[in-house]
Amino acid sequence: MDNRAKLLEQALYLFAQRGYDAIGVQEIVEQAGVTKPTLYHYFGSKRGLLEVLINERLQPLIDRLAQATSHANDVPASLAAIFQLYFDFAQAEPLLYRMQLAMWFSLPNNEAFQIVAVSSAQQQALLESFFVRASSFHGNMRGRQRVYAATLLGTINTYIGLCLSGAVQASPQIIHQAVQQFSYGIYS
Amino acid sequence: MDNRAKLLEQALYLFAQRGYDAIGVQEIVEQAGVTKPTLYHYFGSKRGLLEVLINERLQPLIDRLAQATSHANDVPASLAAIFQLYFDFAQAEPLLYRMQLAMWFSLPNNEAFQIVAVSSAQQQALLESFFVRASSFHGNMRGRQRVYAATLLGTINTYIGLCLSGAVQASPQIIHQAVQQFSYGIYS
DNA sequence: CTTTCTCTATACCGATAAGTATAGAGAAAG
DNA sequence: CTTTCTCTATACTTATCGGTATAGAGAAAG
Repeated sequence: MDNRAKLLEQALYLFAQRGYDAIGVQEIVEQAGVTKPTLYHYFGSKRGLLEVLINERLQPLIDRLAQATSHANDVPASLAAIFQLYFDFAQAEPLLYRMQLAMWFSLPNNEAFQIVAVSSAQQQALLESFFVRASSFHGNMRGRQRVYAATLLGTINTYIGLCLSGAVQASPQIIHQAVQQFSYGIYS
Repeated sequence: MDNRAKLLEQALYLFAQRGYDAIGVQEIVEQAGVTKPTLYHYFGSKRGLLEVLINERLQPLIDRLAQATSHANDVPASLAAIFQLYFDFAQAEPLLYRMQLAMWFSLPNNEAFQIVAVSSAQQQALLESFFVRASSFHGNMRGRQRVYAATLLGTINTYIGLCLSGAVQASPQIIHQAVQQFSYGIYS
């Protein structure tokens, strides 16, 4: 593994454990076994390091979400696919998902928030466009895309948080329950 | 307003805006128009300041929650009361609620997390005891207190986040929808 | 008038923050 | 053999971090 990859790996581990603000550049390079100029050579700044981390590693989630939200002829099936996709990703990349979640809940004037806000906005936009499409099949959904997208992500994150904390095991039953719980707020 | 109150007010504003780690003691005392020894006289440390902020201002929420969860003969009514209580509190103290929420989603090794974890654990415990009581009326709930408490808080925070961001107005309809959505996952 | 106690300011502490100037090592290209 | 380019280390910068030693101001108590 080259130094660039080592830096990304250690940064993710440390950010996910103690938070972006609480981690110094010095600590990252020490854990990675390199020195500061190496980090600044590859990433330019601490912020640049986080940007690369987010953009590179979160891209697969965005891509799969774009695919799952591209059609809305069968809304329940698409919803199930979306939940499944998030669960899979969170299980494959627990550190990344925890970190991104923590940053998303940090405050708007926080540097880390602004960086994850980009990819969060992409997810939000994809979900909203899905609900816009869905409303051509379910007229009563019209105009509620934003609220639906937000509560969908909220429900997903509630259940993923439950799984990441070990309170429950991710299982088809849990995913089904999450889908059902979200759906209840929709078809009404 | 005395210096102690000024410090608490400014600390809350700054913490809620940019996060605990990102705010230095210097900035707090400057905004409050005092100097560092004053802060250290009243609170002993930056951590102590946050502890007072959390313990003093979040106590009303805990108290009302303790009352609302004390009996479970009418589960739907209690749930509605709990949602209402959280919405009221978040509307009365939006900065405090945002800050506490951000800290709760920060990571376990973070100092701010450890401080809010105390009151979060109290809320969790009260909700769990409520569901234990409720399971004497609804047998199929037995053993699921932890998951119920977590998803209840998750649902509440999803909707409160929606209101705090201005995406929707807090209204009896929204609260009713939140209660219904959560309830769906329960009586099954 | 003196003592005592609470509160606050000036000026400082060592540690660490992010970031950089300079130089050298090593491989690739001519 | 020399030049060039990529990468990395030593050593440094300035600014800020949380926290404090000391002293003084002002009110209360005797």
